Amino acid sequence: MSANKTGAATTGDLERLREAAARLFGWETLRPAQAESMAHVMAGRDTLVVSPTGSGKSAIYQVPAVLLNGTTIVVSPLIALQRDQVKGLIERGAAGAHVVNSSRSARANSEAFEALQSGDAEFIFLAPEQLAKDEVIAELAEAKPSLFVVDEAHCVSSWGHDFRPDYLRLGEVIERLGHPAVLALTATASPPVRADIVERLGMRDPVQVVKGFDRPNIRLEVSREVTAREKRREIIERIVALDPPGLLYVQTRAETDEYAEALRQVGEEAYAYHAGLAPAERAAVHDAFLASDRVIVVATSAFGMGIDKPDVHFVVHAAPAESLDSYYQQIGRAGRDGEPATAVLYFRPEDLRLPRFFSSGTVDSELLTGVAGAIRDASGPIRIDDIAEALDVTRARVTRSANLLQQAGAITSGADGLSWTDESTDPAEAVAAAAAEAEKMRTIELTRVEMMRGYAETEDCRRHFLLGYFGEELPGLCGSCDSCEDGTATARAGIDTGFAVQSRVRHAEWGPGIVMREENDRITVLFEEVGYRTLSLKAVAARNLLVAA
DNA sequence: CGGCACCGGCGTAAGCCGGTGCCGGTGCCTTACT
Repeated sequence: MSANKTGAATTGDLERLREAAARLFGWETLRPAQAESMAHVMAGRDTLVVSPTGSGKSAIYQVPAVLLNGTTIVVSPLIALQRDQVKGLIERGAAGAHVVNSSRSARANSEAFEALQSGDAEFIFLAPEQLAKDEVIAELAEAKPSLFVVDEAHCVSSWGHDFRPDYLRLGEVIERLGHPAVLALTATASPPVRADIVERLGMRDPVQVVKGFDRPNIRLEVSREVTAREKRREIIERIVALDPPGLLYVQTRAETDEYAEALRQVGEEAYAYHAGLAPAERAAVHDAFLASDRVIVVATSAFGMGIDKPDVHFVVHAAPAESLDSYYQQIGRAGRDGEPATAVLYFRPEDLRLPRFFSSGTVDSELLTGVAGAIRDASGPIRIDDIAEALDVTRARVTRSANLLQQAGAITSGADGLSWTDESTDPAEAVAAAAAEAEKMRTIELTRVEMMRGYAETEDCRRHFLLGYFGEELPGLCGSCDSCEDGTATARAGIDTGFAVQSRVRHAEWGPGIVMREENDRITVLFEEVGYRTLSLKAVAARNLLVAA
């Protein structure tokens, strides 16, 4: 897939980009996806780029940033990533890269803003939480930024809805900054995640550049397990056989210790990693991972973002992730050097309960009511911070409730704060509508867990399944997954369900959707309102459930 | 929201298997910024 519309970039732009890339950063050649994306950015288009880590995504904003007048704002989810980016820019001789975050002194942060105002800041890196502050917005707005970059943009969708709700407010930040060109970058995003990013960031007429999804050197495999004990034994044996360096992803912090200890028992160099470790310990594991060619890191989902090690031989999962988006992101850390690598998922259906649990965040109706009341009763627009103080709850929790109320249309958001949209709307109705939005989100999240199950249980070509999930058609079978090797994968050419993959359909009950996958006797459709559903073709035919739309 | 947490027997012992438990509940369970 490539641009859905051609940008207004000229050959002149491309020449300037190539020349600047060589002169400023020493990059003599640009990959087609890089050049295409940069050209869209230069032309002022809102652009979403989905491209694997290690494919030079940073360059896509760095080169245009230098050519365009005005500061480039880069939103990055981790302070460590912000640091790395700035370090990289400085090493390549680029001037004017600054970070603003809580790990720096007030003085260091205000110096960054001074540089911004004097025109000496080409880049400013910050987390979305910084952009929740009016004074930060004011500083940035005054500098008239030319480009707004959201790095690791899948975080908008994966974290914005609950964990880090300020991600969902970036769209409004962009408007308050006068809507500079928006560039969203991520390594992995299925079509609904892409749509979520575009919608939440308020991207206008965005062009999507989606390239290089398939990682054919990664062999895909699933091992179905019955008992937890047997699974554990097999994983240890398999990891030894797969030959480190590699990664083992587990579900809980306790398991990182258990598996790391078990691996050390058999003589391997293994480290546990999770977000509960002291920062110094986390850094030590990062360093060991990058430095050693025999290392195994046993980690929760905390490990991986921004860590680029080329020669990882395997990524083993002791249990399924909460979505194929996460799973693909995690296994994508193997084989970046292009050499053969292996991704094995050890699967017990019971292990889906934790992902389900994590995907089914509860709605706090009491808090929703409190937030709705505070906004309704305020004499004018009210700020999130003031609501948090009045209700004595954290800002993040208020932001989460506000996001839901806004999604339900009950409140609107402006530069001065939040306001009640319509005098006549009853707060109780608004709360119910917001809770319904949360419930819909939860339903869709759970169908994403079901797609993870579908991947684990399919006897068809696994790569075909994965790429289909990401909206890519793989012609034929991959030949490098367990299904293909076992001969259970069916020949793709023989399948004709009457509903083409990626075509739009409408279901009698579930509304509009897109066909994601065809099998012999069933199809999987991604419905806008209810998420992923697998339908038996027999039932579809018998009850005329589905029509092409 | 959902399922687990254990224990005795075998027999060289250790770790593993398989079956019982029945109780009463409650806690646990990922991700990061400020």
